[in-house]
Formats: sequence, structure tokens, C-alpha cells
Amino acid sequence: MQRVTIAQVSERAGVSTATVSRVLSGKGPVSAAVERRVRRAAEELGYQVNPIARALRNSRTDTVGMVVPSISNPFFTSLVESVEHVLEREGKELFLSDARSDPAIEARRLSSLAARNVDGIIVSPSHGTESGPAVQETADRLPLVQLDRFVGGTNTDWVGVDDVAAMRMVMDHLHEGGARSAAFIGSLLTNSSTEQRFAGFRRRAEELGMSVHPDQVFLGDYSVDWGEAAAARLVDAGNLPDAIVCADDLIALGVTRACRAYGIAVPDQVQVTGYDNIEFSRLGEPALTTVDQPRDRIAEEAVRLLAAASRAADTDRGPSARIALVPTLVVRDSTRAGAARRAQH
Amino acid sequence: MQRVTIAQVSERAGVSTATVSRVLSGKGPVSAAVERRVRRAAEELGYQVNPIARALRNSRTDTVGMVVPSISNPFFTSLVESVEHVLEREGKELFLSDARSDPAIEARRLSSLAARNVDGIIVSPSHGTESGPAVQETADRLPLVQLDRFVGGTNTDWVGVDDVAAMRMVMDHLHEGGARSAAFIGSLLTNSSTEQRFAGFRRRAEELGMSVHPDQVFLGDYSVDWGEAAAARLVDAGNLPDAIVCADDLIALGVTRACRAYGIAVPDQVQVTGYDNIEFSRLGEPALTTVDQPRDRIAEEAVRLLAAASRAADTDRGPSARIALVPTLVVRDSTRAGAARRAQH
DNA sequence: CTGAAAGCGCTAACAA
DNA sequence: TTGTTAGCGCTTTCAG
Repeated sequence: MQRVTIAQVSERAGVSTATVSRVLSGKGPVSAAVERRVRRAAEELGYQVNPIARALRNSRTDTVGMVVPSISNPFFTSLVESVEHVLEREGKELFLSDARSDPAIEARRLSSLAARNVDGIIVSPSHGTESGPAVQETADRLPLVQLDRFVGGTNTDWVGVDDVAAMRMVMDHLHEGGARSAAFIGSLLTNSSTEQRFAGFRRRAEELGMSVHPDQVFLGDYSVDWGEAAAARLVDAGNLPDAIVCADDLIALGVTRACRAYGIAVPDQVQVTGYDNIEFSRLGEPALTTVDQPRDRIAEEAVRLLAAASRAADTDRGPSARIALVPTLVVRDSTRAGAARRAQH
Repeated sequence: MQRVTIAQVSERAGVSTATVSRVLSGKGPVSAAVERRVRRAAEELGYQVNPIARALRNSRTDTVGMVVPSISNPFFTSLVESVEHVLEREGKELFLSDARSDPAIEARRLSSLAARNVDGIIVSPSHGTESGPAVQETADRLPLVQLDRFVGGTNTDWVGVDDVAAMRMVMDHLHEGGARSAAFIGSLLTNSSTEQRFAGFRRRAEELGMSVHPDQVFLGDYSVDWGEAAAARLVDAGNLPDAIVCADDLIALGVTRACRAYGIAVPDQVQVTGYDNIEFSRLGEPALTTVDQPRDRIAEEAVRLLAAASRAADTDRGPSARIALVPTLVVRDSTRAGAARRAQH
């Protein structure tokens, strides 16, 4: 599997293995002449380091692990892309694992990554409480930053978005478009994203005097199917609200689909908003008004925090960082102000 | 990082490290009494194997690497999910890498996975020729199977779908729906998927006497944007064909979107088909008729081949396997026969 | 500036 | 059945 070793290179170059190591890892003093000889020998033999041996020796792997709740949610894959992109600049590689929204699987993935000596872990915890122990345990062993979602009972760095502020923008926009009542469709309140978004929704609705009927809050999961099912229930119950606020784009896509099926005009009869600005959000009919998270910035901060934590290492670093970036509202055709604005063109 | 080692366990249990190893790895003869002592000691100390040390010793990692052209293409993520699922049963873990459709990045990912002693690699090559050297080189070093796409100039196992047969179904269905002319929108012919699909399209069109205008073949990339752009060009040129056959669902989603924008009725004025049956294919307006690949079966076969190859190891296994599974046509609302059938309900 | 030698944690001969 | 020993390939003191 692994063929040529440092020993063979050293033999060919007529030096010791120690010298070869010094040349190849760029540390320690080496004369220019020897360096050239070694490099040539390595080249000729097609030498490649054995990262496993190196890791065993160094307990460093130049590798970062990332765990996301669901790889089939386009929001997370695009977050992964952003992270990978940033990591590339640092010469680090990313190992990705999917927790399938299951804290038990998530715990296994975390410990497996930790055991493999990744230099740090980026995780978006799948559950708002049950993910806690595994995340905290992992964080005690190596640098870890939570991304997007946050799990209670832990004390680690976090980078994400100000969901409450985002919801304020959404509600203001809807209100401006004439909405005086609103429904909410999200996942169960078992993760911080939905929690925060729902809290933000609720608070701003109150401040604006928008009514939220208790029967018009639907909590299921982050999927198109759920959005569709919840919307169907909403319609069947009669008494449509002016707006349906969704906790993510997948749900919103399901909602607009159900509306099409029921012949309900969006945004004329009911306005609909999503969250995340995934690529498909502009493909629905109508294209979704949604909240854009600055993924690249989030990724950048996460990697920066990880690097900082690695450097600080054992010296107990201070309190953990909580970085909430500012999201932006992307107005498209599923809300009234947006529809009106576009019509003016 | 890694705390308790086999040595500490052996000390606590009052046996040698070798014995501990035998107990923990389940190999070699151990007396029941000793076994119990060792297990308890390990338990109490919270021992966890160090996979790195084990890998260095064994050159086995119980780990499989997977490289896909694009993690943001839902077809590949669902393929990843299937593979991961199958692997779980084998007690193996998956490391996923994204080649970003770039053969150079792909080569790096492959060699990095190989260097990390994954037990096997599953790759869907991003380029039909340029991916060749890296794939072959990797395949010479360890078990490798190509998935979905296939790269020329290599000799490895492959599992995928019979694209030509799939296209035959698509064309027959379109023809049945009254189409007598067709356009094709795909990616550049630099990967086997598009090649095969285009070939199948072309051949069956000829057999059925459907006309294909040379100007109505558009080759770009697998993206919604490209589908939209190509459709726009098609429309602008006037002279719409009866059907637009797309090499994947993303493209088809772009096409139907453009049709909506231009006020062209699908399927009445033009029928549209996709390929892959990604989740979003049913969300477009209208829902896409498309080709479903049996992802779970594909994943299953791939893992099976990998396992077989690992067992065969050095003993030169015979010629490589090429497994083409049979896809199925999923008829929805973007084609006429489908639309008619639904109307009957 | 370079080499000898120890050892990261684990497992597989080989002995006992 | 168990222990002793020798490495897997690399890096890093410590001498020279």
C-alpha cells in the first residue's frame, strides 16, 4: 500500500533518516547541498509521507472533521463547501460525516473523528439538548466549534447567525406587505435554529401586533414533505393566515407546492417565507423570499476559531466565543412587497 | 488527546500488553478469567483504541474513502447516503471528499485518501478522460470501484446504470406522447454520463424517426443555470422542438423555469425530461418526468465489489466487473403521456 | 550541520 | 494460554 519510506530515501541520498525527515518536514538546519540531494532522491523514488506514521508520532494530522445533521439538506452541503474552501488555504483537509439527525450516530462520528486525531472539529449539532454530552466531551479533548446550530449545556465556540434579528426582518417585511396574521411551520423545537427562529417570530409578531393563532404553529422536521403536510392541514382547517413563515427553505418549498395544489395564490392570498437561501429557493413557483446566511463568513470565522484554539492548546483559553453574523433578507416573489416591487420593473 | 493506552490497561489488569491486545481485538486464545479482568480494567480506565497506531501496524483502517464530483449535486449526496448506510452494516466508516469537478483536486483527494490507508475507494470520476491517470494509479494501489460515471483508459470495477437503455425508455415515452422532434441539453461530453445519455438519445431518436436539429444540442454543465440559459437560447432561436431531453434533473429544472418565464406551456407546447430523480425533481412546476437510478442497489454492489477486491488482495483477481443496473422511468407532469394519464384520474 | 537512537500505540511472531 | 520482543514509518532529543 505505502511503498517507499524515509529509510529508502535516506539510503539513496547517502544520509540518515533523521536528515531526510528534517528536509521533508522543513524543520531543523540542513545544508543546501544535502537538501538538494535528499529532495532529488525523494523525487526519484516517488516518496510520499505516510500521514499515519506521522500522526502517530506527532498527534497532528492537518485534518479537520466536520459533522452535519443531514448531508441531504442543501444548506449544510453548501456550508461544507465553504468550509472546505477555507481549509484548503490552510493546507488542511476535511473529513465529513453525516449524523443523519440522530444524536447517537452523531456521538459515534464525533468520537471516531477525535480518535483519528483530527486537529479540530466543526459540528452543527443535530439536537438541542441530546447532542450536548457528546459535543462537550469532544470539546474537552480537542478544539471544537459549533456552527449554525448550538447545543445547550455546552461551553464551546460558536459561529452562526442572529436568527432573532433575521426573523425581525422577515416579519417587518411581511407586515409591510400587509400581513396582519401569520402561521409558523418549523421542525420540533429540538434544535437551536428552530428555537431561535420561532422565538424571533413570536416576539416580533407581538411587537407588530400580528396575530398568531396557537393552532397555526406546526412543528415537524426540516423537509419538503413536512412543509407540504403542514400547509395542507392549515388549508383544510380553513381560516388561512396572511403569511406563512417557515423555519427553512425546504419547508417553504413544500408549502408553496401545497398552495399550488390547492389553488391558493402566493403571495396574493398568502405570503410565504423561507430561510437559508439554498439554491433551490429561487426555483420554486413562486421563487421564495428567504434569509441569506453569509456562509463564507461563517466558515471563515469557524476555521479561524479552530486555529486559535489549537494554538492556545492547553493554556486554558478564556471564555468561549459566540459570533453571530448578520444575515440578509432576499426578497423574491413569494411575498407581497417583493411581488409589488418586481411588478414596477 | 489520546489518553489511556493499552499499556495502562495491561498494568491495571496485571497482564502483558499482548494479552490486552488479544482480548480487545478479539484474536488469539485467552482464558475467560483473564478476559474478564482485562475488559473490566479497560472499562474502568475508559480505554479506546488508537486507530492511528493500529493502522500503522496493520495497514487497515476499516475506513472507505469516497470522492464525488460535486457535493452540491443532490444526486451525489443521496448516493453518499446510500453508501454510508451499507457501510455501516460492515462496521466501516466513510470519509467523503468533494472534487469540485476538477480532476486536479480529485487527484489530490484520491492520493490523500490512499495515503491515509483507507481500505478501499469509491469514486465517481469528474472527467471522462482527465480523471484517468489518477484513478488508475489509485486503483493499482488499493481496491477501487467507480460509481455511476466511468473514466476511459482505466481498468477497474464499475457499478452504474444502463444509460442507453434509460434513454430508450425516455424517448419511447416522449414519442408516445406525440413528440416527433427533440432537443438535448447536457454537460460537455467530458464525462461518461453525458456521453452515454447523449448516445442513447441520439440512437433512439434515429430509430424512432424523431428529428434532432444539430443546433438543438446544447452542452454546458450540470447546473440549473445552464439549463435555464440553454432553454433561453432555444426559445430565442424560435422553432421549438416537441421535446427537450435533459441529461440531469438540475438542467431540467432550469429548463422548466425558463419555460415558465417565457410563458411556454410544459408539456403542452414542449415536453421536458430529467434524469436522476433527485428529490427536487418533483418540486418543479410542473413536476419532472425523470429516470430513477436504483441508488441503494448501486451502493450495495459497490461495497460488495470493494469487499471482494480486498479479499482477493494481491492474488491478481480476474477482469474487472462492470455492473449496469436497470433504471426505471418515473412519469410525472412534464411529459404528455404522463399528463394525460394523470388527467384520467 | 548531521547521525544514532528512542519511542508514538499497537499487534504478530516466537518462546515459554 | 500467556509473555517477550520486534517493529510499522516517522520525528526529535541528544551527542558529536
